[in-house]
Amino acid sequence: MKLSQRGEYALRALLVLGMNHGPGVVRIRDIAQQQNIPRRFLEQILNDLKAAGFVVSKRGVAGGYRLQRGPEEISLADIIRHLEGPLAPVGCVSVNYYQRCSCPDEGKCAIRSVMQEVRDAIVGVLEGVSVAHLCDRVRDLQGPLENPLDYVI
Amino acid sequence: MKLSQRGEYALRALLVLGMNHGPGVVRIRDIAQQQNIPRRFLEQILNDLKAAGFVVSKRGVAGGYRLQRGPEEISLADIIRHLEGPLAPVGCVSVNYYQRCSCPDEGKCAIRSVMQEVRDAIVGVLEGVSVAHLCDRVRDLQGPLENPLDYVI
DNA sequence: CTAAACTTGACTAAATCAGTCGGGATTATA
DNA sequence: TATAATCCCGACTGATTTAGTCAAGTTTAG
Repeated sequence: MKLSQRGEYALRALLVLGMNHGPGVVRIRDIAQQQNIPRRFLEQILNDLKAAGFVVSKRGVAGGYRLQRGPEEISLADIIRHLEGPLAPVGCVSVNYYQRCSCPDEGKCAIRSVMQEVRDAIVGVLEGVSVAHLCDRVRDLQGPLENPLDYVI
Repeated sequence: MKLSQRGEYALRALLVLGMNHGPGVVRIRDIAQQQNIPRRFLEQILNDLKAAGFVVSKRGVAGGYRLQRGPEEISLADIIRHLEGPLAPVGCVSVNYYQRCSCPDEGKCAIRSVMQEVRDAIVGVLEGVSVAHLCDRVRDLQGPLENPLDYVI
């Protein structure tokens, strides 16, 4: 699994939305500014996340984005799978994006058996972390000293 | 970490060389045929592996390739790092290919802390498997029934 | 001498990546 | 109801990577 710039931006945006989860919405512009993401690019990314059902939007003047489900319900594995495709290093060990490879017998492929382990290791971490967990980590890492910036409208 | 076609071919080629490790050399053509890899492409790959010190070559009529070091001494992590670059999903958690990212404080970045764990999980598997281990797996998986094809000259 | 092998470097077509851009649709609010 | 802020949509671009191909050269066993 390799995280593209686009994927990293998406995670950062979802983190902001997680931190501000509530009835209100957050503007693209605010996310972009706070996270230092090109605004037009972020538009595109959020649009994609919306189509995938991770977020919902509100149009018009006081518009913006909000998480569709609760932050505990969204795992990083889900997000990254949607953004980047397979978590597995090779298609032939991917559960969600399986693709046969050219070796004669997958069951007897030694390389595949190692890649299987790599996949399981990656998925093990990523399935276990939700956006809510990510928010917890932010609070843990930043400590109680920070003044919480308010992006909510 | 994502394994490209090129990377997979390289691993397969090194596996063949591991299985046939000894004083002799193996021809490109034989590796290509056995593993179903385009010959010209494999030439390029082996050349790269040679420049990186994984294999040595012998030119001329009875020429071919051989592992430079013993198969126990070559970890998949080493190989893949050379072929694909960083094992880590993002540059800012890579030990060997570190690259600063755009977030204000890496020490307080929650996403980074998760990616750190992913990296450690990947590296944990890949550092622990050598070409020799891979050969063991081949023997375990294929069982004692297979007749060992002889690619050695 | 010669044919079989590796060597080197250039070349290509297709895909992906990281954005940018223009203009359209919606809506709170004055 | 006008307007400005906001999201929406699709096209476009330039750079890079990927997966090879190809031609011509060098080396060496027999």
